[in-house]
Amino acid sequence: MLADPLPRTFYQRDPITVARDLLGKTLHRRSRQGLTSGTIVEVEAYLAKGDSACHAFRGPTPRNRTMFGPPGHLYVYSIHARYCLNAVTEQAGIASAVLIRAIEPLAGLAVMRARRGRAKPIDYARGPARLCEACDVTRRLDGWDLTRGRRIWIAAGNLDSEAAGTGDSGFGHSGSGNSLACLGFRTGQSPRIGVTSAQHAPLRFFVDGSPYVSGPRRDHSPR
DNA sequence: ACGGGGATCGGCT
DNA sequence: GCCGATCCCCGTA
Repeated sequence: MLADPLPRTFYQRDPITVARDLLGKTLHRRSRQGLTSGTIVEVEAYLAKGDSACHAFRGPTPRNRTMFGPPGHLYVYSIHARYCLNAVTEQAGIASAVLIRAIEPLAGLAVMRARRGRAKPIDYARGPARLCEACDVTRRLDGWDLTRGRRIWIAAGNLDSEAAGTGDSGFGHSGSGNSLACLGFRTGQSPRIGVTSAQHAPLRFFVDGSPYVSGPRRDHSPR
């Protein structure tokens, strides 16, 4: 079924592979106010070794302990009085993760609007902290198991990257429903946003051309 | 349209 | 105390 959570094995891979494969999948958050969902269009990988931008780089602390736990769990941290969410990857003891930076909203737009104030719909979940606000993801969800399909999980989506569409990942899904459905997409790649170390590492991946990707927009039309 | 700067606060030194 | 895997507002044009 479309909204079934991805299995643990999905996350049990290196963070770059998981990051690329997360594009086009759907993030679901069920809260008291209702379900909010969207297609993942932008992610960043944070590596367990040699990555000075990774929160785990200097070893475990109370904040980052979820990263050192099993894969498929949610790592939520706060920064600048906001929240960002990650999926933990690889295996317990290897602290890597994928930051989810943006989704294209699919469901729960009214709930998102209520949470995001006067932001335009294009900006509801365009950026990691905006995404967390739109979906009510806070530090309370840190450590939550993403494979159980409760409160928050990730499922197969409607999009296929050209690589995933060839069937090599095994976690893909075909369907319809959002603005990019059935078109496939190209994966863009760039350095990560906002990091002050390891700046040249091209570990950010995004759905090429999606207006829901953060950063400067190429499209200048009003939203 | 674009860029600069300030708000904001938990986590770590 | 300092700093950040951010965001938003308010200049200017």
